[in-house]
Amino acid sequence: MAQRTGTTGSHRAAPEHTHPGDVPVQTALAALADPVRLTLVRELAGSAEWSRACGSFDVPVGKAALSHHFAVLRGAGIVEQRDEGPKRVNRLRRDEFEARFPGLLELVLREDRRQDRRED
Amino acid sequence: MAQRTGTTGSHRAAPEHTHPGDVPVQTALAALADPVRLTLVRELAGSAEWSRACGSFDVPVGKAALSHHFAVLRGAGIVEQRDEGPKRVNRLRRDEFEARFPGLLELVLREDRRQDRRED
DNA sequence: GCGAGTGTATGGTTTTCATCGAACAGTCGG
DNA sequence: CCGACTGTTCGATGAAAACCATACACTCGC
Repeated sequence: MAQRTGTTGSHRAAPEHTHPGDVPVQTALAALADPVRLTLVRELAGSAEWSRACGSFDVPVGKAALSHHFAVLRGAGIVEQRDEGPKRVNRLRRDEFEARFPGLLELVLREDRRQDRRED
Repeated sequence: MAQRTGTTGSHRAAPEHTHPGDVPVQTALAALADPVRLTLVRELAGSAEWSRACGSFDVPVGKAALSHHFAVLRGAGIVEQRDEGPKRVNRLRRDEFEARFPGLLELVLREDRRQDRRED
């Protein structure tokens, strides 16, 4: 056996993924209806695939909570994770998620630019 | 003063509405990420405008909770309400909401037909 | 193999939210 | 004006979810 899963040989359990096609709308909406996860998704969208490790995001929570949030995003079919050495790198499942929930991802991302204007 | 607000003269405080344009994505997503509210929206989508009073929906909750759910939907700019005699009738803000969150409403409604197949 | 770096799992606290029951406010028909 | 009907408000309860601190598991460079 030369290599198993990851880029380098990893003896760690690969993270369980849920395909977007198996995700109920409600789960997807709930996953995105959280400020921390929304930030993760947006930052992730602005980075190259597999370029961001879990700990590299700027969110105001401890690593335990952070790990939990990534588990939720994984369970909602929004992100894919892969072990790369000691770190776990991420990727937005843009196309697959888009196929399942057309426009949804684009919607929360567009909101990023729009931000919180609206002073009226 | 001849008449004030409603169809018939109503001396009741008109419900406070939030325009979809003033709604953060997060609020919209959270509002739709609930089974009861999702049912309300879907049933509402299948009915003529202003044809459904709050109490006419088939959801397994008491009227206190139901009233709360409608308040949430109102606050998310998803429904509009108007007093008509003793009852409060509803309307989906299809176009306005669509303008603010393109595709979102259609997404949760399409899911209605799709339902829970996916046995595979 | 040690130790630093990274992420997960566990246990317990706090917050948030859906829900109910009961009391209240309006509307309408007698 | 009374009583049926409809919906809101209030206070309390229970469940779910976010969070932290700690302890653990794995990778890698030395």
